[in-house]
Amino acid sequence: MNTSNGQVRVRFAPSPTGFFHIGGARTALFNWLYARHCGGTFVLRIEDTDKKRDSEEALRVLIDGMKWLGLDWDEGPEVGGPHEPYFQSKRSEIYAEYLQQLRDCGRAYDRDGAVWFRVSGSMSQIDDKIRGKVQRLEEKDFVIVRSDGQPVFHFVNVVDDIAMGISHVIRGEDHLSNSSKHVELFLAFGRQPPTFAHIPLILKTNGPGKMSKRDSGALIEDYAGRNYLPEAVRNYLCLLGWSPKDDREILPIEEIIALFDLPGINKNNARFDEKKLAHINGEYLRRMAFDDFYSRAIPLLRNAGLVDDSSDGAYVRSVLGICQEKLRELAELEHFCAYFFRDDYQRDATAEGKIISSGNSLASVGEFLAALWELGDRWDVESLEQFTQKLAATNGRKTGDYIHSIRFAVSGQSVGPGFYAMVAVIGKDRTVKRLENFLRQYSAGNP
RNA sequence: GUCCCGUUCGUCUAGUCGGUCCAGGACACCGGAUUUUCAUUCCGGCAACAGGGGUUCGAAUCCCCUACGGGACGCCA
Repeated sequence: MNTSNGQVRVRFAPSPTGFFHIGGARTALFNWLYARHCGGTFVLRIEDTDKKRDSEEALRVLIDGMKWLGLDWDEGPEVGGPHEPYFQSKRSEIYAEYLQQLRDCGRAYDRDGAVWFRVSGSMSQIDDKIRGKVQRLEEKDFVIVRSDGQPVFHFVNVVDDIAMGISHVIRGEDHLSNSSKHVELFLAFGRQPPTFAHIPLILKTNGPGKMSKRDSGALIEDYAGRNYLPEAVRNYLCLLGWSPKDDREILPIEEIIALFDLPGINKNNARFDEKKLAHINGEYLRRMAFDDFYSRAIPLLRNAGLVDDSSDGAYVRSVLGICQEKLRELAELEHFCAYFFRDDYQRDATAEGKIISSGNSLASVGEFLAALWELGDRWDVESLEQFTQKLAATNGRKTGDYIHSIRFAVSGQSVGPGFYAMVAVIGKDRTVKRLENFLRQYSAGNP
């Protein structure tokens, strides 16, 4: 069934539409994984036969998305290859040649200004690596060249797969019904069809139908824009329709490549779950080496105007050091740590309500502040912890009484990095100033 | 409507030859723990073999039917 030399050659053949859909990305990913697993060749071919909607920018989105996900191609745009060009819009002569072949053997004819393909009338057998044997009868002749001279998808797709020596066609299940057309074409050209593998579709999180570009989370470029980690998105995509068959979910791409195979792919469609993606992103964030986290975080902090060239590098590093383990998305970082860098940070209204209604926040902040002299010059996690526990014991309070009030007084939040680490990093002067501010602002008569 | 594909917790899935599955893991949700909070960490809980017929000593696993879901039926790709 494969090509003569037994080499695995797969392709991703997107149409540049202006966005990189998550379903297409998953198809590209599975092709890439299979090629890498087999030591085969991954071809990127641009199916830009629909002149109305193709453009440079649209191609850019696609290529950037592929690169962002780390899906490198062996042949195609930018890298070239032995079957150039890799744009269907530039392959007209090849299509003309193949069309002539069909005319010569009486399988192509003209009607209404278009060129039609004459079906055989016999049942097509599709031997699918994921679905097994599928039979389908293609009943009606179909157009292969439009009356404006533009060749149609089914035709160019098959011609290019032949011309480029594609051995395995891995694509979405929405193409399964088209496969009978394609098989007819391969046979009409006197070729064995390639091995097919139709992968399940990605459905909307809720409601009927497959993911569409309007659904939240549907576009790869959005994840890049939101600073998701590409490794995390890629890992999640691998899990939609495939699994390593043990209880692992997060695994390095090398391992996925080693384990990936066509028969291991599920048959049924999968619903997209943005929460699980976010969870996996958080896992990746936490497992990252600190230096990697740091270099990803810095541009965001600069953009937000929280740090600049005059910032204290050691301070920035300690802030990021205590924030890394708490984040799910890098996009949260600005809000998560703004109060480390500026004094006019926002106060969370819900947190404020809780603190004020607890009734003891003024007293506990006051006690804390009044006893701080005991610490002397010591301002580290351990000292702060011992100090707070001792203070709680002395005053018959729970340490939580101090922690909640002081966290809010110092950060305006009810959540954040570990409490003692946070206070330690913020520093004594700043902490004292903020606690005094808090007392002034919230003391009786001025709530 | 016709044809094709599918159906395990709310969701993603494990479940190679039918028995060790009164069905395992993860997300989400709920509840605890760390005399220290939280979006981290750790423990625990909830929750599924679509339904009906077969085959078999025995079926989530095989067969049939029904239901439901998805897809394709374009001079879109």
